[in-house]
Amino acid sequence: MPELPEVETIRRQLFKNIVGKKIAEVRILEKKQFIGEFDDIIGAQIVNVWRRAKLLGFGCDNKKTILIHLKLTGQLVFVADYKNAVVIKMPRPLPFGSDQLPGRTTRIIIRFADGSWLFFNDLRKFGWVKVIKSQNLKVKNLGYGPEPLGREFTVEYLKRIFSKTRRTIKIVLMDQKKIAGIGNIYANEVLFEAKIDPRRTADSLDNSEIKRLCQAIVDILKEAIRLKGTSAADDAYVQPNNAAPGNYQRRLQVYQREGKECFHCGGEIVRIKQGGRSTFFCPHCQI
DNA sequence: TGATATGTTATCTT
DNA sequence: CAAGATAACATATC
Repeated sequence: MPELPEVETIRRQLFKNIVGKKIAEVRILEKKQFIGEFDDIIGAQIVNVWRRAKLLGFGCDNKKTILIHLKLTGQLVFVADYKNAVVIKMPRPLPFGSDQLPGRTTRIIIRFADGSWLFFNDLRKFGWVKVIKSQNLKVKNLGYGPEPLGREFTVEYLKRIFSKTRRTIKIVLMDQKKIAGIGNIYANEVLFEAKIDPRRTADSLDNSEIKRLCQAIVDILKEAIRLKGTSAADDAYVQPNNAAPGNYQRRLQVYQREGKECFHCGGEIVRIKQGGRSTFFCPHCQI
Protein backbone atom coordinates (compact mmCIF):
# COMPACT_ATOMS: atom_id res chain seq x y z
CA MET A 1 0.00 0.00 0.00
CA PRO A 2 1.26 3.50 -0.53
CA GLU A 3 2.65 4.64 2.81
CA LEU A 4 5.33 7.26 3.43
CA PRO A 5 8.19 5.55 1.51
CA GLU A 6 6.00 4.73 -1.49
CA VAL A 7 4.45 8.21 -1.68
CA GLU A 8 7.91 9.77 -1.25
CA THR A 9 9.24 7.63 -4.13
CA ILE A 10 6.32 8.75 -6.27
CA ARG A 11 6.97 12.37 -5.29
CA ARG A 12 10.65 12.23 -6.24
CA GLN A 13 10.02 10.63 -9.61
CA LEU A 14 7.14 12.94 -10.48
CA PHE A 15 9.16 15.97 -9.39
CA LYS A 16 11.78 15.06 -12.01
CA ASN A 17 9.16 14.30 -14.64
CA ILE A 18 6.45 16.94 -14.40
CA VAL A 19 7.84 20.12 -12.82
CA GLY A 20 7.86 22.78 -15.52
CA LYS A 21 5.18 21.08 -17.56
CA LYS A 22 1.94 22.72 -18.62
CA ILE A 23 -1.37 20.90 -18.27
CA ALA A 24 -3.13 20.68 -21.64
CA GLU A 25 -6.07 18.43 -20.84
CA VAL A 26 -7.75 16.59 -17.98
CA ARG A 27 -9.88 13.53 -18.66
CA ILE A 28 -12.15 12.48 -15.83
CA LEU A 29 -13.34 8.91 -16.20
CA GLU A 30 -14.70 8.55 -12.64
CA LYS A 31 -16.48 11.74 -11.62
CA LYS A 32 -16.61 11.19 -7.88
CA GLN A 33 -12.82 10.86 -7.69
CA PHE A 34 -12.21 14.38 -9.01
CA ILE A 35 -13.13 17.17 -6.62
CA GLY A 36 -13.09 20.82 -7.68
CA GLU A 37 -12.99 22.57 -11.05
CA PHE A 38 -10.78 20.86 -13.62
CA ASP A 39 -10.93 24.07 -15.65
CA ASP A 40 -8.85 25.77 -12.96
CA ILE A 41 -5.74 23.81 -13.91
CA ILE A 42 -5.98 23.79 -17.71
CA GLY A 43 -3.01 25.81 -18.97
CA ALA A 44 -1.38 25.87 -15.54
CA GLN A 45 2.29 25.00 -15.12
CA ILE A 46 3.43 22.59 -12.39
CA VAL A 47 6.02 24.34 -10.21
CA ASN A 48 6.41 21.87 -7.34
CA VAL A 49 5.58 18.33 -6.21
CA TRP A 50 5.44 17.88 -2.44
CA ARG A 51 4.37 15.26 0.08
CA ARG A 52 2.83 15.47 3.55
CA ALA A 53 2.13 12.12 5.25
CA LYS A 54 0.61 10.05 2.43
CA LEU A 55 -0.79 13.08 0.60
CA LEU A 56 0.75 14.42 -2.63
CA GLY A 57 0.49 18.02 -3.81
CA PHE A 58 1.26 19.56 -7.19
CA GLY A 59 1.80 23.28 -6.81
CA CYS A 60 0.75 25.23 -9.89
CA ASP A 61 1.79 28.68 -11.16
CA ASN A 62 -1.78 30.00 -10.95
CA LYS A 63 -2.16 29.72 -7.16
CA LYS A 64 -3.94 26.41 -7.42
CA THR A 65 -2.73 23.12 -5.92
CA ILE A 66 -3.65 19.65 -7.10
CA LEU A 67 -3.95 17.27 -4.14
CA ILE A 68 -3.81 13.53 -4.70
CA HIS A 69 -4.51 10.77 -2.18
CA LEU A 70 -3.93 7.20 -3.38
CA LYS A 71 -5.61 5.54 -0.38
CA LEU A 72 -5.37 1.73 -0.80
CA THR A 73 -5.01 0.96 -4.47
CA GLY A 74 -4.19 4.24 -6.19
CA GLN A 75 -1.39 4.33 -8.76
CA LEU A 76 0.26 7.16 -10.66
CA VAL A 77 2.04 6.24 -13.88
CA PHE A 78 3.91 8.78 -15.99
CA VAL A 79 4.31 8.16 -19.72
CA ALA A 80 6.66 10.45 -21.65
CA ASP A 81 5.94 9.47 -25.23
CA TYR A 82 2.44 8.23 -25.75
CA LYS A 83 1.32 9.58 -29.11
CA ASN A 84 -2.46 9.81 -28.81
CA ALA A 85 -2.87 6.07 -29.24
CA VAL A 86 -5.78 4.56 -27.37
CA VAL A 87 -3.73 2.04 -25.42
CA ILE A 88 -0.09 1.28 -24.82
CA LYS A 89 1.69 -1.74 -23.39
CA MET A 90 3.71 -1.12 -20.26
CA PRO A 91 7.14 -2.74 -19.90
CA ARG A 92 5.75 -5.04 -17.23
CA PRO A 93 2.16 -5.92 -16.29
CA LEU A 94 0.67 -3.63 -13.65
CA PRO A 95 -1.15 -5.24 -10.71
CA PHE A 96 -4.83 -6.06 -11.24
CA GLY A 97 -4.40 -6.65 -14.94
CA SER A 98 -3.95 -2.98 -15.77
CA ASP A 99 -1.13 -3.52 -18.19
CA GLN A 100 -2.54 -1.03 -20.63
CA LEU A 101 -3.03 2.69 -20.30
CA PRO A 102 -5.66 3.74 -20.03
CA GLY A 103 -6.72 0.48 -18.41
CA ARG A 104 -9.70 -0.93 -16.64
CA THR A 105 -8.79 0.92 -13.45
CA THR A 106 -7.79 4.26 -15.00
CA ARG A 107 -9.90 7.00 -13.38
CA ILE A 108 -8.24 10.32 -14.30
CA ILE A 109 -5.78 11.27 -17.05
CA ILE A 110 -3.69 14.42 -17.29
CA ARG A 111 -2.11 15.30 -20.63
CA PHE A 112 0.75 17.78 -20.64
CA ALA A 113 1.46 20.25 -23.41
CA ASP A 114 4.66 18.43 -24.41
CA GLY A 115 2.72 15.24 -25.16
CA SER A 116 3.51 13.39 -21.93
CA TRP A 117 0.77 11.88 -19.76
CA LEU A 118 -0.02 11.10 -16.15
CA PHE A 119 -2.43 8.27 -15.42
CA PHE A 120 -4.26 7.93 -12.12
CA ASN A 121 -5.43 4.33 -11.71
CA ASP A 122 -7.40 3.11 -8.71
CA LEU A 123 -9.05 -0.28 -8.56
CA ARG A 124 -11.18 0.42 -5.51
CA LYS A 125 -12.04 4.07 -6.12
CA PHE A 126 -11.15 5.28 -2.62
CA GLY A 127 -8.47 7.67 -3.81
CA TRP A 128 -9.07 11.16 -5.19
CA VAL A 129 -7.70 14.15 -7.05
CA LYS A 130 -8.69 17.54 -5.71
CA VAL A 131 -8.09 21.08 -7.01
CA ILE A 132 -7.92 23.76 -4.33
CA LYS A 133 -6.62 27.30 -3.90
CA SER A 134 -3.03 27.06 -2.64
CA GLN A 135 -3.75 29.61 0.09
CA ASN A 136 -6.23 27.21 1.70
CA LEU A 137 -3.39 24.80 2.52
CA LYS A 138 -1.65 27.14 4.97
CA VAL A 139 -4.82 27.76 6.95
CA LYS A 140 -5.54 24.10 7.71
CA ASN A 141 -2.05 22.60 8.21
CA LEU A 142 -3.76 19.41 7.07
CA GLY A 143 -4.16 17.97 10.57
CA TYR A 144 -1.15 15.67 10.41
CA GLY A 145 1.36 14.89 13.15
CA PRO A 146 5.12 15.40 12.62
CA GLU A 147 6.94 13.83 9.69
CA PRO A 148 9.04 10.92 11.02
CA LEU A 149 12.04 12.12 9.01
CA GLY A 150 11.62 15.72 10.11
CA ARG A 151 13.11 17.76 12.94
CA GLU A 152 10.07 17.70 15.23
CA PHE A 153 10.14 13.91 15.40
CA THR A 154 12.11 13.13 18.55
CA VAL A 155 12.18 10.63 21.40
CA GLU A 156 10.82 13.39 23.64
CA TYR A 157 7.84 13.91 21.32
CA LEU A 158 7.05 10.19 21.33
CA LYS A 159 7.32 10.02 25.13
CA ARG A 160 4.82 12.87 25.33
CA ILE A 161 2.18 11.37 23.03
CA PHE A 162 2.61 7.77 24.22
CA SER A 163 2.21 8.69 27.88
CA LYS A 164 -1.19 10.18 27.17
CA THR A 165 -2.98 7.18 25.72
CA ARG A 166 -3.91 3.65 26.62
CA ARG A 167 -4.43 2.61 22.99
CA THR A 168 -2.10 -0.10 21.73
CA ILE A 169 1.24 1.02 20.31
CA LYS A 170 0.43 -0.44 16.87
CA ILE A 171 -2.74 1.67 16.61
CA VAL A 172 -0.95 4.83 17.77
CA LEU A 173 1.87 4.37 15.20
CA MET A 174 -0.73 4.38 12.43
CA ASP A 175 -2.58 7.43 13.76
CA GLN A 176 -1.82 10.15 11.19
CA LYS A 177 -2.68 12.90 13.67
CA LYS A 178 0.14 11.65 15.92
CA ILE A 179 2.77 10.50 13.38
CA ALA A 180 2.49 11.18 9.64
CA GLY A 181 2.84 8.49 7.01
CA ILE A 182 3.06 5.12 8.79
CA GLY A 183 0.54 2.48 7.65
CA ASN A 184 0.07 -1.21 8.32
CA ILE A 185 3.24 -2.49 6.61
CA TYR A 186 5.72 -0.21 8.39
CA ALA A 187 3.90 -0.27 11.75
CA ASN A 188 4.41 -4.04 11.81
CA GLU A 189 8.01 -3.81 10.63
CA VAL A 190 9.18 -1.11 13.04
CA LEU A 191 7.66 -2.93 16.03
CA PHE A 192 9.58 -6.06 15.06
CA GLU A 193 12.81 -4.08 14.63
CA ALA A 194 12.29 -2.49 18.07
CA LYS A 195 11.33 -5.90 19.58
CA ILE A 196 8.08 -4.54 21.00
CA ASP A 197 4.83 -6.51 21.23
CA PRO A 198 2.17 -4.68 19.15
CA ARG A 199 -0.46 -5.44 21.82
CA ARG A 200 1.28 -3.30 24.43
CA THR A 201 -0.43 -0.06 25.36
CA ALA A 202 1.53 3.00 24.27
CA ASP A 203 1.76 4.29 27.85
CA SER A 204 3.41 1.05 29.02
CA LEU A 205 6.61 1.61 26.99
CA ASP A 206 9.68 2.59 28.99
CA ASN A 207 12.29 5.11 27.87
CA SER A 208 14.67 2.62 26.30
CA GLU A 209 11.83 1.01 24.36
CA ILE A 210 10.66 4.37 23.04
CA LYS A 211 14.22 5.17 22.03
CA ARG A 212 14.51 1.88 20.13
CA LEU A 213 11.17 2.45 18.46
CA CYS A 214 12.08 5.99 17.41
CA GLN A 215 15.32 4.74 15.86
CA ALA A 216 13.55 1.83 14.14
CA ILE A 217 11.01 4.18 12.55
CA VAL A 218 13.71 6.46 11.14
CA ASP A 219 15.98 3.61 9.98
CA ILE A 220 13.25 1.55 8.32
CA LEU A 221 11.54 4.44 6.56
CA LYS A 222 14.91 5.67 5.21
CA GLU A 223 15.86 2.21 3.98
CA ALA A 224 12.43 1.71 2.39
CA ILE A 225 12.76 5.03 0.55
CA ARG A 226 16.24 4.04 -0.61
CA LEU A 227 14.75 0.82 -2.02
CA LYS A 228 11.88 2.76 -3.65
CA GLY A 229 9.11 1.37 -1.48
CA THR A 230 7.33 -1.92 -0.89
CA SER A 231 5.19 -3.72 -3.47
CA ALA A 232 3.64 -6.38 -1.25
CA ALA A 233 1.44 -9.27 -2.40
CA ASP A 234 -1.75 -7.97 -4.05
CA ASP A 235 -0.38 -4.47 -3.71
CA ALA A 236 -1.13 -1.93 -6.43
CA TYR A 237 1.98 0.15 -5.74
CA VAL A 238 4.37 0.74 -8.63
CA GLN A 239 6.93 3.44 -9.33
CA PRO A 240 5.46 6.12 -11.60
CA ASN A 241 8.38 6.47 -14.00
CA ASN A 242 8.63 2.88 -15.21
CA ALA A 243 5.68 1.08 -13.59
CA ALA A 244 8.18 -1.19 -11.82
CA PRO A 245 7.60 -2.54 -8.31
CA GLY A 246 9.57 -1.33 -5.28
CA ASN A 247 12.26 -3.42 -3.61
CA TYR A 248 11.60 -3.30 0.12
CA GLN A 249 9.27 -6.35 0.06
CA ARG A 250 12.42 -8.50 0.10
CA ARG A 251 13.32 -6.95 3.45
CA LEU A 252 9.99 -7.58 5.19
CA GLN A 253 10.47 -9.44 8.49
CA VAL A 254 6.88 -9.98 9.61
CA TYR A 255 4.33 -8.32 7.29
CA GLN A 256 2.37 -10.99 5.36
CA ARG A 257 4.61 -13.70 6.85
CA GLU A 258 1.99 -15.49 8.97
CA GLY A 259 3.04 -19.09 9.75
CA LYS A 260 6.57 -18.55 8.41
CA GLU A 261 9.77 -18.79 10.42
CA CYS A 262 11.06 -15.71 12.19
CA PHE A 263 14.40 -14.80 10.58
CA HIS A 264 15.76 -14.02 14.04
CA CYS A 265 14.64 -16.87 16.31
CA GLY A 266 13.12 -19.42 13.93
CA GLY A 267 9.80 -19.28 15.75
CA GLU A 268 6.46 -18.85 14.03
CA ILE A 269 5.19 -15.45 12.90
CA VAL A 270 1.58 -15.03 13.99
CA ARG A 271 -1.27 -12.85 12.78
CA ILE A 272 -3.83 -11.15 15.00
CA LYS A 273 -6.46 -8.44 14.46
CA GLN A 274 -6.12 -4.95 15.84
CA GLY A 275 -8.67 -2.31 14.94
CA GLY A 276 -10.00 -4.63 12.26
CA ARG A 277 -6.58 -4.79 10.58
CA SER A 278 -4.00 -7.57 10.44
CA THR A 279 -1.04 -7.37 12.78
CA PHE A 280 1.94 -9.66 12.16
CA PHE A 281 4.56 -10.26 14.82
CA CYS A 282 6.95 -12.74 16.43
CA PRO A 283 5.70 -13.55 19.95
CA HIS A 284 9.15 -14.79 20.92
CA CYS A 285 11.18 -11.77 19.80
CA GLN A 286 8.66 -9.03 20.54
CA ILE A 287 8.03 -8.57 24.25
C1' DT B 1 -20.36 -18.02 -0.37
C1' DG B 2 -18.28 -15.47 2.90
C1' DA B 3 -13.97 -13.88 4.73
C1' DT B 4 -10.20 -10.90 3.69
C1' DA B 5 -7.36 -6.85 2.15
C1' DT B 6 -6.40 -1.56 3.54
C1' DG B 7 -6.53 4.59 4.59
C1' DT B 8 -9.43 7.73 6.06
C1' DT B 9 -13.50 9.65 8.00
C1' DA B 10 -18.02 9.68 9.90
C1' DT B 11 -20.44 8.03 13.54
C1' DC B 12 -21.27 5.32 17.51
C1' DT B 13 -19.96 3.93 22.31
C1' DT B 14 -17.70 4.22 26.59
C1' DC C 1 -16.87 16.25 26.20
C1' DA C 2 -13.15 13.45 24.87
C1' DA C 3 -11.03 9.22 23.84
C1' DG C 4 -11.47 5.18 21.68
C1' DA C 5 -13.75 1.78 18.84
C1' DT C 6 -16.14 0.58 14.73
C1' DA C 7 -18.67 0.98 10.25
C1' DA C 8 -18.52 2.51 5.72
C1' DC C 9 -16.48 3.22 1.33
C1' DA C 10 -15.40 -0.46 -3.64
C1' DT C 11 -13.92 -4.40 -5.56
C1' DA C 12 -11.17 -8.32 -6.35
C1' DT C 13 -9.31 -12.71 -4.72
C1' DC C 14 -9.18 -17.03 -2.25
